[in-house]
Amino acid sequence: MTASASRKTRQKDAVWQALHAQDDFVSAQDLHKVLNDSGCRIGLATVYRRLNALHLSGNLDCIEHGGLRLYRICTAQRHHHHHLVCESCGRTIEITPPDDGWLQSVASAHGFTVSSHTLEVYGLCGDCQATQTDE
Amino acid sequence: MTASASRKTRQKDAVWQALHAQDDFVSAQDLHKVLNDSGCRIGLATVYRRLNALHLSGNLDCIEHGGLRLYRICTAQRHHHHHLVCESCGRTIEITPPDDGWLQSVASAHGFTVSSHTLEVYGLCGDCQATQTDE
DNA sequence: CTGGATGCAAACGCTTTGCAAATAG
DNA sequence: CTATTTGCAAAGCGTTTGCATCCAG
Repeated sequence: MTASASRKTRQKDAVWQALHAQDDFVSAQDLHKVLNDSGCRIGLATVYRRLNALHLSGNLDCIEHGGLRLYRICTAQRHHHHHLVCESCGRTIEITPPDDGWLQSVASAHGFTVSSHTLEVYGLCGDCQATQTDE
Repeated sequence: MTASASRKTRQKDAVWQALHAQDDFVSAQDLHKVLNDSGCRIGLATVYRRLNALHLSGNLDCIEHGGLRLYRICTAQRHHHHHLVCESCGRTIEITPPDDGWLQSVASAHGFTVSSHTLEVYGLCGDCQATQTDE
């Protein structure tokens, strides 16, 4: 077993690059469009495969919203960060809870081990609060 | 405009009843199965329509996980509760964060208003930790 | 009666998968 | 050369929708 090599391909690189160019969560389809727009020929399925792989290997954060999956490079390998999502414009801001401790306590109180957790806060950002006047 | 009446039907009642009988989040399909099992003939589409309506009218909480939508009667108009979800057996336990305050602070620090938030904690429950021995 | 509600099945949108062709090592 | 990766298109999944029928008021 010669350690089934993970081959380095133009597409893998492209996906990784494109992810870095994003500063918000993107869907697979978004990323696929971005890639093709920038002249990189790549199949949608490949984008999905890459995104899944990267998520599994812990390099991508993933949130689900509105029935679709959004990915983002996991900048914080060491610290969970969560998000403040504007329900109107979709803007996302990373937030850090001051206290992860209670979570562990509560979990173990129920005999649970914690492998991951997600916290998504929905609301309106400043701009959209202003725009809320027109319904 | 004679206030387009919302008719009271056997199915509407059934869905509402069934929701009350659940003590965990359920998917539309789950609920549909439960209903048909209990002898109530109802279409899947109707369950979906009812669930959406109830969610819109603010009577149902909704979380998304694994690409599907789970609903639960919104018992806590007054207090958010979150969940401890076992990744193996799917068991769900309600947990209550000791401190919702920081959330509001962080949000307003970014100019956000908070309309809702979800916190889901994934891990393994005691039973499943024991069963983890077989891979 | 009348129009909202239902049931069915087809349509949908996002994601995954089968398989043959392409290509990295 | 060989096996991983890709691309395409078809399949899969949960959900929504069109339309004829049904039934509450």
